[in-house]
Amino acid sequence: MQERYEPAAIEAEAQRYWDEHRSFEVTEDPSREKYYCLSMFPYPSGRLHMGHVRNYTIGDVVARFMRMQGRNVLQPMGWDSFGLPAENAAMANGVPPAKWTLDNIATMKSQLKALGFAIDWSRELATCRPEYYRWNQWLFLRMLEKGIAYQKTGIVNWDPVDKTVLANEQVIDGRGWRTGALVERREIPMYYLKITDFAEDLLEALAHLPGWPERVRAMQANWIGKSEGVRIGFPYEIDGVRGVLHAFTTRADTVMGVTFCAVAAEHPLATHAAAGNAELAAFIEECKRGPTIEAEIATQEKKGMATGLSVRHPLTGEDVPLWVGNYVLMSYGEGAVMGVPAHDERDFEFAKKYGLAVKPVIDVDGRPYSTEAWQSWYGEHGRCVNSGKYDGLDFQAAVDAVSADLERLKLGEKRITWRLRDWGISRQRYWGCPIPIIHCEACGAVPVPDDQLPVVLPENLVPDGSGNPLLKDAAFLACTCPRCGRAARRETDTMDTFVDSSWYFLRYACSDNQRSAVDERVRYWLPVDQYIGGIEHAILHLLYSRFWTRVMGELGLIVGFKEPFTHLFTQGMVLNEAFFRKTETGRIEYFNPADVDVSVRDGRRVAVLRKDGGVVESAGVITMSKSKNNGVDPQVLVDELGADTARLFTMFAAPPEQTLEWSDEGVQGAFRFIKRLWKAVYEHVSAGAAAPLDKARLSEAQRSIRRQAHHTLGKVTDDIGRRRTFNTAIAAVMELLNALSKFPQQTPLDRGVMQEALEIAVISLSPIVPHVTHALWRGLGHSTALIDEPWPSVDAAALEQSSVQMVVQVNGKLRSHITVSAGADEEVVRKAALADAHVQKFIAGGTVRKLIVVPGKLVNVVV
RNA sequence: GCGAAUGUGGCGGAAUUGGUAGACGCGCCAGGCUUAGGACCUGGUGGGGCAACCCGUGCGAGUUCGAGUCUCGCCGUUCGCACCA
Repeated sequence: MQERYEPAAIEAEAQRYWDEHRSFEVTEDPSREKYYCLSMFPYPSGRLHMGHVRNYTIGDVVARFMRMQGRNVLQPMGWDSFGLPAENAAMANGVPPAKWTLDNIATMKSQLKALGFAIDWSRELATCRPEYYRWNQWLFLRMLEKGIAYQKTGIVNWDPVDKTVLANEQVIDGRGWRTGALVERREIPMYYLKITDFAEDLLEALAHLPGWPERVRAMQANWIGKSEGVRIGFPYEIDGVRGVLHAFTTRADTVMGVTFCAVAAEHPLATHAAAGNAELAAFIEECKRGPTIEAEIATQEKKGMATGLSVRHPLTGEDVPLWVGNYVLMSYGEGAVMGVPAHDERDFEFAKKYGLAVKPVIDVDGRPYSTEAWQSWYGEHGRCVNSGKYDGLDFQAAVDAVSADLERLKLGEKRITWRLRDWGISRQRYWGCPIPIIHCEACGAVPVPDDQLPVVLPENLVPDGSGNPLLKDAAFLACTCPRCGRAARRETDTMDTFVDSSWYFLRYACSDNQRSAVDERVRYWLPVDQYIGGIEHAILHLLYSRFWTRVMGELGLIVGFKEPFTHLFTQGMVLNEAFFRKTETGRIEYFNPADVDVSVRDGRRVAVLRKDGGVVESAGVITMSKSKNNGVDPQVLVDELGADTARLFTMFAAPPEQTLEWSDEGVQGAFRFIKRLWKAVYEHVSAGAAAPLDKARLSEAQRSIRRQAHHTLGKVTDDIGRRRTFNTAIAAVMELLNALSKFPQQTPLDRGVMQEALEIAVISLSPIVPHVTHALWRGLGHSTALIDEPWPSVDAAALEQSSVQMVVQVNGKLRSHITVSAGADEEVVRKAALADAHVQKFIAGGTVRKLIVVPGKLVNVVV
């Protein structure tokens, strides 16, 4: 074993060993228990970023740990390689998205390999390859047959200058990002998937996912948004036409407090009213130019306009004025709300602004209601007042009575409404999976027959920002109708990239199968035992994957499971300080932290750009991103200090589900620790082979070290295996190493204890820093490869202690410590505590009223 | 706006089931060593106080023998909001 720790050589050697022995290629083996450990596949954006390093290191630690626990571990990797950034890069560089994407994959794959992840590369897939996306198309056609996929119109952001559909992120302050033109809402035909048919099951099953974080389950439940309420009909007669305006409410008990109704700008009644009302038509146009993003709709100023029409209250028969409101969503409920200003904060605000009546009809514990200003309790449940026959009823009784009356009048009924909407998958983009449809003038939209799949996306086009380039590709467009054989036009919309990522985890089980989407190997590997990815995917990707898995079950393609991911781990974001300067034009320019020196002058932190010596301002510690130029290139770190240091720091600096702050000093600390471990092993083995450990002859000091070593092993096993708190596992090994550095090496028995303790330290850290531990294991005299070693078990005998220290409190405050024998009964502990001189001092002058003993831990004397 | 998290020394964080607040690391201070290294080693380091002790986990209340942990109210930060992935 050499004296110096040289990460480059050590890591190359370990990786060569794993490659030569194909250590991580796995096959189905029914005699062994499988473990499918999956990290969310990356979008090939160019180079790896720290978020990837963190994500894949977490997965790798779990995979290696489970492998040492004896499981048949599958850890695959692939590329989520369709999407908008490739089109943007194509426009910027004049390179086709395909070339840009494949180049990025090559770069990032070599970076992943340099980090030493235990990946089975033989199963690699990329969603932009026809071998993958042909099965998207095939599955889409099956859903079309089943009625799960269907066509209807949907609203998109339309840039009138570029004549193109924009993604939400391409709309900045209501304008197109390239043209600056005011974006319009436009309704176009699209394909949807009926995820709402699965809403009940998707919601109910959340209760049976104990391996998922509570917060993700809560977010999904709220997203699905089941509300039980009443659909209320407000009859009207407008221009001689009779009809009923339906509004959904969860507060039917407040129906007697209705003072207006409001509909969305797209509602048919709004359109009708606008026909003879130019001012209203202009307002509706304004609403339609407004934001499409729910967060912006909810935060914008609430605006409305009276239609001049009114509807009739179903129970009182009174006229209720009808308004158009910019806060009413067409996509939720009926696109209309009944306005009860007295008991709904948004309605209150709206009524105050437009001088509508506020009519309190709920009494909450007799508290006085004032229409002056909104109080948070106005929205609480209570008893009906000022409500005629419903007076005195509580919430549930009132809802029951109102809905029964409405039902009798055929003007309403109890109803369940979901917030979840069907999933629109059509995208007017080039770089995605073509939707396999052919448009025939005679036959309409005709599915592409299975034997014509895949519909291959041409890979040589370069988008220019104005519309989908497929629309100009004659070779792609031209086709014949499968039904009538006449010339027809190919669909140019592609699929949402969330389709690609909704089932890739199934495909890893059989990515080499060119004849079917999935096969029997899925039964062995699925469901995924541990899924790891960013918290930002908590809702959409994870919900779509749960939906897709159910659909594939209904199609009879997979059996035995409905939930794709048994355990879910959501890792936090990686943050770093960002530095900027305002240019003379007021533009903000960001500088990479690697080019900035921070020092302390006169007690104040000063950041200076190295290039020009000028001061830059700090924007604080924020998420690493391209736009803030505060990313750290993992490759630089790997080249300078090695993959193990990169892995150790990202696992040590924060608990994995929380945000991680980058720190160059912290990285040095991680590197220093690996060097200390190396040195400890080097010094130990330099003195020759250690004698076998004779456990019967250990001194108290030796027993104590051995106890700590086994205690550490137990803690690491629990921290990695159950708690997934890798930071505390590492801290425990650091403590062990600190103790070992103070442990004298005088007798052969000392060296035996040391050998065992160092082996525990090396094995414990091996899932986290696999390269250096691979070398150290050899250094400690083993001819085996550490990756093939079983995870050791704790020697219970080593943990035994003859006496324990207990804390003594007086009135809850720490006053003293006592040492008692390990199994001492309560009476002995009481006496020892009361006899303690320090305790005596604090109980003098009072009487002991109570004495609480927590065995093995603490005594509290209450005076 | 709605939903979900989160808040502890100079900094990242620990305290797993209501039981010693600050493990471990960074930084800083003091000393040592020197083959001057990306050094390394030893000791110290929440605040106040000479001390005995006192104070201390975003703010304000509460439950309890005992609260960083539980309950209620407020404030700040972060993530998501359906076409970024």
